[in-house]
Amino acid sequence: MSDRESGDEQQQPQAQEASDPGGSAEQELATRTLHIQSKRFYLDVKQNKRGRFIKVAEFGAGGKKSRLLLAMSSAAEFRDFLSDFSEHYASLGPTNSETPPEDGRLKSEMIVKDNRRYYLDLKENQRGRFLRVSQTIPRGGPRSQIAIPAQGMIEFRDALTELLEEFGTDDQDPQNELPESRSMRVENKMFYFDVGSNRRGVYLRVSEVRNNFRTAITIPERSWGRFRDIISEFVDKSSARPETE
DNA sequence: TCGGCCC
Repeated sequence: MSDRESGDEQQQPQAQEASDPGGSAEQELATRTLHIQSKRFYLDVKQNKRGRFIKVAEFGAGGKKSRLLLAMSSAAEFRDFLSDFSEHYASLGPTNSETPPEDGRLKSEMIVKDNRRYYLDLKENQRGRFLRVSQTIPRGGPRSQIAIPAQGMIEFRDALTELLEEFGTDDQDPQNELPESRSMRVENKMFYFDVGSNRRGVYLRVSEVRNNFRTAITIPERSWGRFRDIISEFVDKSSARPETE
């Protein structure tokens, strides 16, 4: 499963490789800047060992920053949804009209990719309409989000389209895509298996959920084989042992 | 005009 580095000459220092098992050393391929009302958005195409992605950074008027990471394939879906949202937005009446939605949610979509979920919500508040894009990682992962003023959705889509045309809509290194989540019920417990990655590399998070109780362990990818071997030993011993009541 | 209201 783990890929040994073959002996190809790298101009990158070796030390960086060694201290960077997750492949977070990033190469910036392109960048776009958008000014939408009082906000600035930077769309950066980046690449690391795990593939290619777009980083969206939002700077609010007060210098407040938030960010969102999208694989190229997710960015392509996002781009397509932006067209739908713009169309829907254009069809709406004036703000705060006779039928304001209960929770300010006008239209919602979701993008799922590698155990990450992106929620797209066209919302409305006193300030006006905006597209909330939020990303969640299963079971307690970090959450990041941006808010795009509805008036800027087209501009945002066009910038995204340019980048996708130049750099492609596939994530590169498809073998690096993370496996889907799994779950299983054992008696009164649920076990969840979620694969994630961070700066330190790929890991498997095993969560046990029973009633209100939740515990989890995080297993680095490098040790999965050893876990399997140890569990196999127990399975062998268990099947060799006579049934106990 | 700035601003985005759930763990």
